[in-house]
Amino acid sequence: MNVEKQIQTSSELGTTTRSIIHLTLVHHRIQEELQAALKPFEVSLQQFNVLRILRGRKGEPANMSTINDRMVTKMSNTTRLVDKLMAKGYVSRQTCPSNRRKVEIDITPEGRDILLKMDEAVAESESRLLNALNQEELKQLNILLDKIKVK
Amino acid sequence: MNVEKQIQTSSELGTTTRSIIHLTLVHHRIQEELQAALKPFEVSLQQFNVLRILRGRKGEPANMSTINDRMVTKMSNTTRLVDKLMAKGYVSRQTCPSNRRKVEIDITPEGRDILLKMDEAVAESESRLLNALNQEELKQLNILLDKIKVK
DNA sequence: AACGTACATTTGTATATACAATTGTTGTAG
DNA sequence: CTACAACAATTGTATATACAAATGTACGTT
Repeated sequence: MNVEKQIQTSSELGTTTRSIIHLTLVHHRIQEELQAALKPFEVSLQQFNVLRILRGRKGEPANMSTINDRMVTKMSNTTRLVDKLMAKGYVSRQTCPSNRRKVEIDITPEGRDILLKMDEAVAESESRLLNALNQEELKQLNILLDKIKVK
Repeated sequence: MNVEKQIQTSSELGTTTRSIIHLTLVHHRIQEELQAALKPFEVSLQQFNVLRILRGRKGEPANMSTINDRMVTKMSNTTRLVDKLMAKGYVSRQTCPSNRRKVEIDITPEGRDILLKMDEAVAESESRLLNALNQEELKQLNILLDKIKVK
């Protein structure tokens, strides 16, 4: 991927289109970088996100829909992500006793351990990607992104 | 996808991480919207991008690498995208006479026609997505995105 | 001319994701 | 209490993408 060439092409396009192309390029670059950071741990970025969501619940187990609401993937895939994390022993899973349609998913101690190590790698990549932006600019970026309708 | 819930989760994360999550959410939303806009034409967003790149060359045919440089996908997939556009009659393709390793890909009149119609649909979606941002803010967004290392 | 290397693209294959249909469970109206 | 709609999760399948290896072509060296 080469941003200069892309920009060159898009110079004859409108500001709106350019912004969207730009956003796509940046997003792709970030994905690439974070996937690479997680490669040694043999988990995908989405699997990492599931673990992070589970940890954020501080002990309270989550069901599939809850996890899914906080992710950019479909339910069916969330099931499969959890499957893979199960196979690695990073999450536990049991059908909810009060409502047998639901499942209770939680992060295991092994999951927590490995997640701490992933955090380091990911944080390193993130700050490297965004180190050209100071706190004020990050805040500004978030404000602008907030204005884009996400629902 | 629900941005409020995501933000809630990420409130205990650092600004950097939040920005990245935010960017991911926005990107996903945009992809979703644009794919939907293109659905009636039965082309993917990536196929649309190929057509747009070819048109931007104003008659001069492109080879695979040239197209690929301006996209966020791998060479092997670019080949397949062009295959699909060929099957629909939207692009032509012949091996380059001066260098038979290369191919010359160009947009056909049918490709141009349909692309004009796609433009409308896409432009409508794009402006709807970004209509909360004025020209100044769009410029600002581009400046901030530019600061993120993409190489 | 023959050889090895670099180039441009393609093919094979594994993984990831989206979409539709299905399974099993719960709640509720009659 | 039975039938039926709504819910939660899963499975089947098609498509999309990434990665590695293979194909065919051009070029430089000897």
